Amino acid sequence: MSGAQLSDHTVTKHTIHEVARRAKVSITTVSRTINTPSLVDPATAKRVSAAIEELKYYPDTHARSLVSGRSRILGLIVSDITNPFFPELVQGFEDIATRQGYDVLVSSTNYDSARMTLSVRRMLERKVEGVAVMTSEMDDHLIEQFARRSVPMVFLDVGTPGEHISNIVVDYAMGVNEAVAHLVGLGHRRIGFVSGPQDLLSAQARRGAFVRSIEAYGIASDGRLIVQGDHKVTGGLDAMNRLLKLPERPTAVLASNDLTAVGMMRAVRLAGLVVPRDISIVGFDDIWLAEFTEPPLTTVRLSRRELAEKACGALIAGLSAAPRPREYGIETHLVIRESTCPA
Amino acid sequence: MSGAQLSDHTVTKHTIHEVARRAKVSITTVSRTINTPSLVDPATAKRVSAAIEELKYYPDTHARSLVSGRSRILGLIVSDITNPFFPELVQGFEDIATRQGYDVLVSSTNYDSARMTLSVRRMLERKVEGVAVMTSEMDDHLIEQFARRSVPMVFLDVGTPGEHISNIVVDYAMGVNEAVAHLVGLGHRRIGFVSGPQDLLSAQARRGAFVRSIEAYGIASDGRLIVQGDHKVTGGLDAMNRLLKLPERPTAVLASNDLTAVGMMRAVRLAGLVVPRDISIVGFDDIWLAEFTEPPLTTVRLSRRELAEKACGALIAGLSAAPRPREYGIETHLVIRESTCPA
DNA sequence: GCGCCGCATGTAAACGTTTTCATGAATATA
DNA sequence: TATATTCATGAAAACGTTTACATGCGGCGC
Repeated sequence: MSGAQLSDHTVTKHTIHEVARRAKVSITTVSRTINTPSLVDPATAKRVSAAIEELKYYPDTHARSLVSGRSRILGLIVSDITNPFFPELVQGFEDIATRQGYDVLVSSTNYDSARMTLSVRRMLERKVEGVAVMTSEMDDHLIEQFARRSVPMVFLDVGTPGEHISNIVVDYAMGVNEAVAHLVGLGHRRIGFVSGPQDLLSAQARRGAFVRSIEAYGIASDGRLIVQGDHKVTGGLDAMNRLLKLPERPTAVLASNDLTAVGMMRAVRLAGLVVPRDISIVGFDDIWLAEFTEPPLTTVRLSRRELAEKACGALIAGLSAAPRPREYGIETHLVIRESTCPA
Repeated sequence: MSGAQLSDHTVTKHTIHEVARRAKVSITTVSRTINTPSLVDPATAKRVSAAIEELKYYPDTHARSLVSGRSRILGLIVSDITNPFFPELVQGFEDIATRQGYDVLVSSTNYDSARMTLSVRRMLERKVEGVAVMTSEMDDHLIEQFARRSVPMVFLDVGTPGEHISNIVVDYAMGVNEAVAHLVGLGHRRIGFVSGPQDLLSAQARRGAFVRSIEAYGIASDGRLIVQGDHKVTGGLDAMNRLLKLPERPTAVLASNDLTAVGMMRAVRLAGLVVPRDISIVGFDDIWLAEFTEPPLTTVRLSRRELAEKACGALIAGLSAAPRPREYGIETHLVIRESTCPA
């Protein structure tokens, strides 16, 4: 009988009232069993839990958020989810957030400020309880919108900790120094650098660290050896081509990120040269791909897991009133593979 | 004065009531100006809009969802966001969803069924209006939970369209045929295949397509030439090593996905051979990386953009009562680069 | 001039929780 | 024994919307 079939599939809306009726208590008690079990008699709690189990009841998030003012959502803004650096970050962030009972609203802005504005708008509407901004296109106007609502924020390298703002500062200099030391130790003196987009603060930091490091080794930094990329493969390819055309080409080149290095390696091969015999290459980030390029890439590791942990941790800490650190440091270290060899 | 400063930052909660008061209308009228402008006098609407603008008011999503029963959230479940195939899919999906006013809750299950159960639970709690399942670890029990609530679902290749279920069927055979034709045309006869994990339906489909295609060309399919990978780089590497140890090794090998192909190429090089001179390799998916491997990878393209569009489209169509297609087809096509050459 | 209809607007009831406050019972304190 | 204190529970208000229903008003056909 189709009527019977239909009612098989019909679901009574399982609200807190149903549970209450079933357990013969008030809805208040049900709510308490879920949220503050210490306030309810163990025997009653058991009865309520049984009813919940039976009905497969779970509270309506919207109703809950409406009255409690807490959405249990965290926002995560990245610049380009297509860059292998970010999925790992997203994954780690989600892991941790989920474990703490938070859901994550991810947004990839594609370096586009209109998109960014839209993301912020959406996050505001969903009343996120915290936002991690892992990109630099965030303008003050948008920051203010979160600040105004006392939403904790955490930034990467952007560096103005404040009431609700934490900052993660990556020690780029550390890894870059290790890389330069490694190269110098191998006898390299003409060392080039392919930077990222100049408006990206983290890219600026990487470049700055390189210049300082080079000079620390008594090598006069040569402007012609520093060319601009875009943190993508094609940018690295173009940049390396320019470097190769130099009258005196570098014997080693550092990249601002691994994608850039991949493009650079391709440019070298296209020029009929081989890495590392003719030119050594060092990347930055240590994305999974670095292990599988040809040859495997020597690179500076920036742990995504650690980044995710600190970012998420900062946000969740920011939700409690307790005093908390406003700055989190992250180290970077050289990982030596096969894209470098003596000059 | 600190008091003054403080009040600078104080925000009055901008509710619909504030707007109403400001525009001298009832909250109903405000609601209507936002949701069904046709029902309100243009002059009034203008006044209301002005008030909204002034207060930078936007409706509270939770309250809205609570009463309307619509969350404006779509769920997207992928198996591994770390696989470059998926970020592009996620990006496309988000683009489209956002444009339609939906937010997206992304979940990467890492091939782990416990995680999957958790994701489903979270999505149910957030009352997603539709779920796209781009992985095969979905068991019937979980599917039923969505079905019970009439949540539209769309699957990839899993193939049991129903009341609320749409299915996207990828024409793997098409691309695989093109690849085999290409190889046979180049004179290859001993053609190998590295499959994906066997419990993945899409991997099974790819393998099946290969076997049928080979036979269509009158080549007896040789079991030893088909070895199993895991859709990751390392699996491809191992698999290719096994293939290379064969008394009569294949002159060309198809991979079940590009990551596998990357591993295979590495194995070939490690064995002191060169692609494509000694062995031709064809990938599957055409992830961005395929263009930048050494040599650039000949592969079968499966458009992520199209996949995202169809998946998202199916969900949104499923929300209206109108009859809609239950099956969406996607073609695949060979992209010839430099990892293949005459036998 | 009367009833009717459509239009613009408003009133009030939901939606499903959390939370404040009140109540009664049981236990400890004097 | 009378009074305070804790403990377990419940009643009802609030959260900020949408929406079903009601109202008043001007125009139209007759």
